[in-house]
Amino acid sequence: MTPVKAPEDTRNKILQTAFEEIHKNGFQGSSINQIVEKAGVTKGALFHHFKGKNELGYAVIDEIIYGMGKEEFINPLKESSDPIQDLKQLILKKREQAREDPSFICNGCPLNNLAQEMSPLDEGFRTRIEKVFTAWRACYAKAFKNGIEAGTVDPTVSPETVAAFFVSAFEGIVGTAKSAQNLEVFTRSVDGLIYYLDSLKP
Amino acid sequence: MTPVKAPEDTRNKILQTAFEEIHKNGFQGSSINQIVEKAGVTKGALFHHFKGKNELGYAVIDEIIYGMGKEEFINPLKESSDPIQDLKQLILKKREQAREDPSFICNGCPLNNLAQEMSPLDEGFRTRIEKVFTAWRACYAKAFKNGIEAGTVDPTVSPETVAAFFVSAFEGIVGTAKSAQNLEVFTRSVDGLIYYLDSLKP
DNA sequence: GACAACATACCAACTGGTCGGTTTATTACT
DNA sequence: AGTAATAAACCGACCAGTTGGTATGTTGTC
Repeated sequence: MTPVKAPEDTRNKILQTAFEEIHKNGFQGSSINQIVEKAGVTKGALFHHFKGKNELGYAVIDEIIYGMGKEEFINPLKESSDPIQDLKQLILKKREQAREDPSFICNGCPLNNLAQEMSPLDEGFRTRIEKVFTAWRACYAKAFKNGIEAGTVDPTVSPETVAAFFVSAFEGIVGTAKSAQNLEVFTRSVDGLIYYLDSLKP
Repeated sequence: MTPVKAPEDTRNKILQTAFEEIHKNGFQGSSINQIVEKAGVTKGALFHHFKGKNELGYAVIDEIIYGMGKEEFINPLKESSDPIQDLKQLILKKREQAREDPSFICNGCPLNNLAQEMSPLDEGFRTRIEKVFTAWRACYAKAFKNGIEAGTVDPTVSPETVAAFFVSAFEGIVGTAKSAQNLEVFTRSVDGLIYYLDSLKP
């Protein structure tokens, strides 16, 4: 009983395909023609749902990447009062996922990819991306603050500084896997990150 | 007394302009047409000196970025036996440079930019870039090994792990400045990196 | 029938790259 | 030293293909 015209469905198909293409080739390296072909839709459909290539990119951030980041990296630390333990668990899980399917991580972090490519070139991208990063850091800073109060974190550390450093370092580590196109140095760097987290204990 | 035809000069002008354009717009985002225009040469000259766009990119890595990285990040740590002190000095100097001229750092690390964009797409880029990263990590690992022997570094740390983590974290931090297009979080993250370095003392 | 949801043909602008030709520098020979 | 031959350096028009984007038409749904 699926109707021939399913606008929401078409839109989602375009969005998802655009996300995958952008994750693989970057935004500038992805072409509208290829996206519509892979999505199995026509250019008319795409430009009916999105004003242009930039707007499509914006929608990919707002409607896919934002939720992804929240679900995988922010929510797990929400209301944490032992961020050292919870972050260790999180990144070890990520490393395990990377082992099972290296292809995803070897294309880099979708958010940071776009950040590095587009932030200096387009303000629309920059603000949308920075919104995610800011929420990310704020969540971790809160967790470390809670940790200090709960006695799970060395009280002399600055929650904001640790949060900023952790996010930067984590994105750098993921970038390492992409750069090398294998998990060797990535795995090593994760070890270093865990060592760092442990150094924050009281 | 400058000869009309100065091949070495022309080549360098193209190379330097290509470096700047790539640093600003990425490799795929830079166009041959714009490069020749900005360099004040013709397309014939460019394709006389370089086989194609990729070869030009390779030359930018081999002849500009490689030396840059060596001079600014590898040589200062060569034969260091107190890497904690020397690395702190190095990154504080970099932060000072960034304050004086934010525009350069806000375009990201030229090496890592190319790594993130091109490593998954082209093996020629990947190997050339990875060569620099490998040399970089090896130098720092050696310095930490020396530091352990000299008693300036906690002997329980793994030199290779620390080196890998430091390089990843540093590139992540530089990426933060590019992503945010300002130095606020960058500065914070550098604080975190320094705190981390101090935690490696005996 | 009205309007959203598509489809298709098409466009100017630009992409990396080529090619025939000209200019300059270097070499070889007298 | 003078000059002819050769090679390197450079020029700019041109190419086929692709880019993001549009205009117009058709189809389906309420």
